[in-house]
Formats: sequence, structure tokens, C-alpha cells
Amino acid sequence: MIGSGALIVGLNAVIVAVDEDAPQLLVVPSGEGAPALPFGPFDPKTHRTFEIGLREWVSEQAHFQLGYVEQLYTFGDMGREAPLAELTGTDGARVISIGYLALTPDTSNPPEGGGVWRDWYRFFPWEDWRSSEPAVIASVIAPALRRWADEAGSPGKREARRDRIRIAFGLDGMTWNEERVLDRYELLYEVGLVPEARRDRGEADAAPAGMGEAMASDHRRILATAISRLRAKVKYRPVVFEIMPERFTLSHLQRVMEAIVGYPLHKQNFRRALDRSGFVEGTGRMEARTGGRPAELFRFRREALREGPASGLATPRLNQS
Amino acid sequence: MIGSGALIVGLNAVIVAVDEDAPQLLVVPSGEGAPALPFGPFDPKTHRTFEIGLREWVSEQAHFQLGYVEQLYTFGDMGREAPLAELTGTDGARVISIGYLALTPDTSNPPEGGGVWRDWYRFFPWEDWRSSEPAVIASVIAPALRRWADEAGSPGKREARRDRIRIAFGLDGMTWNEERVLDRYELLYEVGLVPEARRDRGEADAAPAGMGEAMASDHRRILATAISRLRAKVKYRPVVFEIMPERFTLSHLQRVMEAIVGYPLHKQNFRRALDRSGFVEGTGRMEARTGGRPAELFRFRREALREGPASGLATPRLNQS
DNA sequence: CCTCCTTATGCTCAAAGTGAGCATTTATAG
DNA sequence: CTATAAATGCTCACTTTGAGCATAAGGAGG
Repeated sequence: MIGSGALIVGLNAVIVAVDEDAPQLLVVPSGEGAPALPFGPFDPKTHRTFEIGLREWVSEQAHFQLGYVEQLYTFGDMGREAPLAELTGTDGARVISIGYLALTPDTSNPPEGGGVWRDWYRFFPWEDWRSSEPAVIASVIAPALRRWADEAGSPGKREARRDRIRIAFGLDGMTWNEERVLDRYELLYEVGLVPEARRDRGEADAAPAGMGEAMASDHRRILATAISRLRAKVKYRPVVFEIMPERFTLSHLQRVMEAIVGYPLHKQNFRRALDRSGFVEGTGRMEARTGGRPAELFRFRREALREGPASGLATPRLNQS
Repeated sequence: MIGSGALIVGLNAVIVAVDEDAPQLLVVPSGEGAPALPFGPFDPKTHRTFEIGLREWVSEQAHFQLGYVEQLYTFGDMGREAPLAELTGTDGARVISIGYLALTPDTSNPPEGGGVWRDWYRFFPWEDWRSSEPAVIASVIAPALRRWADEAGSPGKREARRDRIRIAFGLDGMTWNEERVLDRYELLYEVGLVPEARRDRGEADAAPAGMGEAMASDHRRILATAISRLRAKVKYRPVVFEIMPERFTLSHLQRVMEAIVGYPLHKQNFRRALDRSGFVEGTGRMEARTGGRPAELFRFRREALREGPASGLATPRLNQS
């Protein structure tokens, strides 16, 4: 039973690293089998700030030191308790959780405590447009969404649904906006295309295949929020360098950016913009294992932050194929 | 187990409207005299979501219907309780507050319940660069900050402080970045230049004059967060129209944008960009009371949201004077 | 050593977008 | 009828983008 409004605040961390080709996410096993985001309670008595609390239990639980950390959003919709109860052992109380995004350059360090690194596109297959439009969209998502739009009660609602679909997934001539990760997930959830939706409604039948791996509770929603934020942020603040090693080649940096934004970049134009930004400087050293001409190793110029109105990196989309 | 420290979640609303020349903020009186943001507790038993809770008590307290609402940030640093206790009558418990930004077009509606509309630059005089660089910066802020930098223990720290100052206030050749409202407020707080800093530290001596009106608790920090967010957001999402009336002249729209971003815009270029964006369309009707040639009344084209990758309005800065 | 393949880097060109400012039009106030 | 105040129109030089072609420098295979 809910006491006199018992409230528990949980802290959720979306911990991201990028391993050349795949954006990696730290997940921990949960009771129900579905992976979960690292989760820890906020203790009002001992934690002076949320961030301190977060760093503390992440270092305890995952033996992992967080670097860059940023608050995402506070989730508190009713109905999240049931699935959360198992995770936290806090039956009955209202749980609200504050999501955080953390970036780290090291995936080498396999976190202890049961956590594992997982490609985030495993949870969002429709978000990876690097090689081409993900097949699930045409084969599963678009048809199911259109069916849902057709089922709407009135012609007005039908149009509203169609618009939402067009905007979220860039269908019918609209361009794909990679930042709408959360919009897309919420739409899929509402339409019942992701396993979590069926689970939360207590429905027995399974969601269609190919819709990504489910996560515990509403963690996939939190992850979607994190991806949206990160995809937007790399463009207006040089946060990518938080997940780059000390030295890197420009191709490596490009692959990391592509892994994040989810689409291929035009190499020459990416470099030109990078060059103008002044964010990187050559070290003179070379990386030989490229399989072709050796590439120069670059380094992030921290001073650049003090020079201009620190923006992010350009992401010139590569068109065609 | 989870610390059983009592936790209370409060909801704070930064409710903004723009009255032609001044961005208006809804404030309520607080016990200590300093104005406060409308504040209400989140009731875990009856409020299904935060937003519902927020709308509910705003409509109860201020007899005011909120339109556009967006979550800002969750504040929970320890040390906010003392000043908050008076406001909320919740002594002893740890209070965390979730800040929301709400936009509304109507200031005509003078809110009941003791709330009043106040120009937000009253609380942030140094943020208003519309007519010229605010005098306080050169007369009070810059000298005090430089003094603070000079007092640093080591040369390294001194440089770090100087950098922070340069970046936050755009001094020494750096350009003023209007979005760093929160950075600036936090710097001023840390240095002790705003009344709240002295109050929170229990110091008796007053902060320098001209540093804006203090607010209750950490409300000025929340307001700074809101301004930062809004200034950034108008540029990448057409949220301005949430505070515009149904019909408006382009000059009116420009004045509202200027009120928000805090600097003057280049009229012709602003219009050209607006025109290209397709966000507005002429209605054919005219507004006569301009004091010069009558201006056409325009209207927001909601459909525009469905056409492009909905961005915001351009803010071409007007240089010189 | 020579040739082919692969990835890194350089450079060019046209189209689009920006920053500044001059020029016209249409009211209102003497 | 004239001076003023805004609203609108339009130009021009300069940057920034979008697309691609061209060259350079390793390794692998003959």
C-alpha cells in the first residue's frame, strides 16, 4: 500500500562510450531478464546533491568512475511502480527517477558488478541509418503505423495520426530527423509495437519481431531521451571529445560521430568544418594500422573552448549511397 | 535499504508571457518579502504525472490555465531547505523541486491569488542588451569579478577564474553569449555578488546595488535556467508563437524575440529569414496604430510544423548602434 | 621493383545563406 | 504640402555548404 504519499527518488544513469563502430551502453541484469540501466536510490540523508549520489553508487556498483555527467529529465508518471518494484525492492511507494547521461572514453575497462556494454542500436534498430535505411521501418513499422492511423475514430484524428507518423519517421517525403528518438519510441509504445507496451498493459501476445530488445521498466524511454539529447548536443557543444581517447585519427572521430547521430557523414566536408572549428590539432604522430595511407593522430584542443562561442561539430550528411 | 529520510517534491513554474517590450514573469509574494515563483507540492497520491499536478495547482492558486509547458530541471542540492521551509511549511524534510517552463500569450488576464507579472530583467539587469551593454557590467560586475580572480590562491586558479569570467560575460574580446544566463548567475552567486548568496551564507552585509531583485530560495537560479532554455529554444523550435497573440505584426514579433534573446535584431534580415521559414503568413488585414506606415497583420502557420524539419526563428544580431 | 587496392588528404566550383545598408512606400503630425 | 516614422523591397559582397575530382602514401601480390 502506498503510505502517506511515500516518495522514493531513484537515479538512473545512461552511461555511454563509443567503441569505434558502435555506441556502447552500460546495462545491468534485472530480475525479469530484460536488461536495465544502472539504477540507484537517492538518499536524502547522505547525498548532498543528486550528482554526488549518482557518482557514488555507480563507483560502488560498477566500480566505475564517471566523468562527464548531465541531468536529463525527471520521470514520474504513475504506473511505473509495478515494474520498478522488483528492481528496487520498494513495494508500494511512489518512485520517481531522475535520469542522467554520462559519457566516458573507456570501454576497455569491462565494468564489474555484472554490468556489460551493449550496442545501443540493439535497443533501437530503427535508429541506425549509417549503412542504409533500417529494414524494419519499411517491413514492420510503417505498415503497422499506417494501419493504426486508419483505425482512428474520425477523419480528423486519422489525419492527426498520419501527421505524427510522417513527422516522427520522416515518411512520405519528410526528412528523417535523427533527434526525434523519443518521439518515435513513444509513438511505437502507444501503438503497442514494442514489447514494453504489451508488458505494461498485461497483454499476453508478443510485439512484432525486429523491434529491438526490451528493457526493464521504462528504461528504454530513458535511453531514448538520452540518445535524443546526445544527438542534439554533439552539434552545439564539443561533447564528443568526452568519449574520445586522448589521441585519435579524424576517421575515428568521424566514425564516432556517425555512431552517435546514426547517419553517414561526408568525409571531406566533415573535415573542413572540423578544421575551421579549431577544436583539434595534429600531433605529428601517425597511426599506421589504417589499411591504407597512414593517418595523422589528432588531439582535442581544450583551449578552443575559451576562444569562440564554443559550438559543436558539424554533421554534414552524406547523401545518396 | 533506502534511507527513510522524508522527501518532498515541489513543482516550480516559471510562467512567461511577453508584453511587447518586456518579458513578463508571474511571481507570487513569499513570507520573506522577496518574490517567489509559483510553487506547489507534488502529491504522489493524487497526481498521476508531474505535469498534471502542476496544471492543477496553478489553475487553483493563480486561476490561470497553462498552455505550453516543459520540464526544465530538477533541483535538489542540500542547503535549499532552510529558505524553503518558510515557503512550504515543511520543516525538516528534504525538498527537491522540479522546475517547469510555461508559456502563455495573455498578460491581460491579471492572475488572481496574489500573483503579479514582473519584467524578468528586473531580476537580471545584466541580461538586457537591447539598447546597449547594461551599465552594471562595467561599473559593478566586471571590477568585482576581476578582484575575485586576483584573489585566487595560485596562478593556475587565477587563470581558471579569469577564463570563467571571460566566457560567462564575454569580456576581453569574447562575444557575449546570451544563452549563458545560468553560468553567469552561478558565477555571481559564487562570488557573492547577488543578495541570495549573502543571505544563504548568513552574512549580514549587503550585496552591491544594481544586481537585480532577489527572489525567494533558489528561485532566481530556476529562473536563470528557464531563460537560458527559452533563449536557446526559440532558435530551434517555433516556441515564440506560444506567447504571441493570434495576429501580430512582424515588428511585434521582432520585439518579442528581442525581449527574449536580449539583444536587438537586424530588421530586414530577420524578416527575410522569417519569410523563408514559412512560419508566418499575411492575413491581408492591417494594423494602423504603428505611428508610421501601417503594418500587415500576420498569423502563425501551424501547418509549417508538418512541412520542414521544424526549426526555430533566426536571430540575426544587429551590430553597432 | 611495379601495379593495384585502400584510406588519407587536398582542392575546386557552383549554389545557398548571411551581414550590411540603401531605397521606396504609406501613414500621421504639423 | 512637407517632414517624420515605420514598414517593406532589394542589392551586393562575402561565407558557408554540398558535391566531387584529384593526389598521396602505405601494404599485398606478382
